[in-house]
Amino acid sequence: MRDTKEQVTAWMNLQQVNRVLEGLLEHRVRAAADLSLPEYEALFRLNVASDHPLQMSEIASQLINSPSGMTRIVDRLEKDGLIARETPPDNRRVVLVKLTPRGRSVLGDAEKAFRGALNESFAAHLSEADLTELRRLMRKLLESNGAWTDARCSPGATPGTS
Amino acid sequence: MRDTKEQVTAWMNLQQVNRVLEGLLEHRVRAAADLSLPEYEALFRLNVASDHPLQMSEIASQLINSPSGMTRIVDRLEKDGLIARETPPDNRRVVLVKLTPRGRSVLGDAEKAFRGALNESFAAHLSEADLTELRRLMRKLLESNGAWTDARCSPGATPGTS
DNA sequence: TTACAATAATTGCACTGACAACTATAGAAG
DNA sequence: CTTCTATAGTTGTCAGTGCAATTATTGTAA
Repeated sequence: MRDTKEQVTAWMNLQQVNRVLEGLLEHRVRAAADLSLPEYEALFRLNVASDHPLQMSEIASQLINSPSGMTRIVDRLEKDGLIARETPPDNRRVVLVKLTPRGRSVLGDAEKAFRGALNESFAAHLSEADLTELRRLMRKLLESNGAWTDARCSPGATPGTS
Repeated sequence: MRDTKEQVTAWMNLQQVNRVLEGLLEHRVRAAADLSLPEYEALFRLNVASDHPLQMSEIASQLINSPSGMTRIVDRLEKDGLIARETPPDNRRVVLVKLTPRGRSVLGDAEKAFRGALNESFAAHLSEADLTELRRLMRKLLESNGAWTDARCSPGATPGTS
């Protein structure tokens, strides 16, 4: 086994970066649109999918989220009128989720805040090369742990993306 | 604002790496020593501190954990007999926490599992240069977001470190 | 057709994590 | 000495997360 100490500090640093950034991003998104980060991400995913609504399980898998967690997030978003559930007649087991107009609008605000915060935390301090390098390393780690899925992050057309 | 898309995918990848590795590590530590990752990390911190016991708040700050969460983790560890609480007479506000012999032994098992899993996930697929680069990037991100603290990860002498 | 397996989502339970309110102790000001 | 403030930890509450068990629906096989 290779020397472990460097790996441990690398892991701790990665974990810490994740937490700190999560905190920053959540704070900004909450302030701008009163959404938690998972809620924002769920809406984001629905928007990326553009027209066609998504099944619960599809959203969950894109967020690496358990189906149970998805249910509860969608509950809350539905209660707030940002998304709508609907079960298709041809397969009454599934639940299709789609953005409401209000959801789309709220997502627009959230997205501006999110991207602004991400830009301040990331790009403002990492060079272009750093960013590329970061993505390469993350991809390598995902691939070697059998978790690589191409991360789609732009829809057909996102209203607030500008 | 710089182009945002690359940043978003970098962020998503980082988040995913964090989750995937957390899952792997937790699973292994749970199997080897029936500890959750936060529980393991708390024990680990106590061990790093060697002799002198730590205050609740000290452990919490090292784990970027809220004091309330710390209380509950320590509750559980105490119930299982892995740590002991003790309040010093000279300042009866604080609670000092220290490993019990049993805690030290369980930590030994957990640490072997943890380091093994980390090695498989990390070093087995990243070159030495990659690892260095990873740490550099993480450190840069932490510094630029005002969260850099040198991550101590070895005690005076760790029993199970071999 | 009836019984059995597979799929999709939900619910219950336990743990973590953060924030606010609360208790107890200690230190400082009057 | 008393009062006020600061510190350390605990408790309550709520959101997120995962696992196991459950419900509803669909598909398959006897």
